[in-house]
Amino acid sequence: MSRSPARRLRHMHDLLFQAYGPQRWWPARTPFEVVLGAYLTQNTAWTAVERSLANLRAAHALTLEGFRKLPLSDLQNLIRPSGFHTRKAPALKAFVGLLDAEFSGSLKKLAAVPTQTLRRRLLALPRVGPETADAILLYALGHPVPVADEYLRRIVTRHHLLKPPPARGRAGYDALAALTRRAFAADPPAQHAGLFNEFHALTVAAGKAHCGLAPHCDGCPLAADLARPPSHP
DNA sequence: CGCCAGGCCGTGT
DNA sequence: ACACGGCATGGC
Repeated sequence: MSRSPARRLRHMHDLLFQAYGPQRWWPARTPFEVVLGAYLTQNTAWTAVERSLANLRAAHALTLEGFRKLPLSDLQNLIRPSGFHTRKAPALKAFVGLLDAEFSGSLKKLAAVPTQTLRRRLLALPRVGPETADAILLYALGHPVPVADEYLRRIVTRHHLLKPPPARGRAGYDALAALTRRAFAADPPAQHAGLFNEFHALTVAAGKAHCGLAPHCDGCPLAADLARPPSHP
């Protein structure tokens, strides 16, 4: 009996952890800053997001109070470095609009909503797709949900962990998330949030390390034993 | 200069 | 259900 794709993915977490160490994501000081980053980093390099966040910091708009005072046109200009500003600025205003209208402006109250209900509420917001929703759920609101991204999709595809390989789009995303849940299902539930947190951070770290994330990629932490068939003597 | 980045959405098959 | 193009900007 060969190791299951879930078990192999669980082992990849250990390999990446050994290679890159604890990541302690998300790189932000407050939950609201996580939300801002989650929107701004959509199809955008993180270095560009940092410039936008620096602009917002200078404008005292990294807090909810400061952010609310910021006119939409000013917000657009401040986040210009991270691109798509005509879409992202109204989307961020819509998030805070929901927060104010239904949760008295409190992220703690928002976080108290049951996970699946909360996820649907987030997905109903403009420019919030599955990855943004899950990033906010996990890193800003502390809910134990896995976050799938392009790097994980590459890993799973190149190591043939799913058949058929996950495509871009909702179905592919859900397949990746389900596989990740299976990978950590045997771990104590109390540790799931921390493990999902670290695992996603590690896949991004590996991707940024300019590693192909493929079994035959030289120097990749995942190259070692995962290149061979999963069965052992 | 061309390609791509920690997606999402509208439109067309 | 899936493919495809647009969205904006900056780094390499």
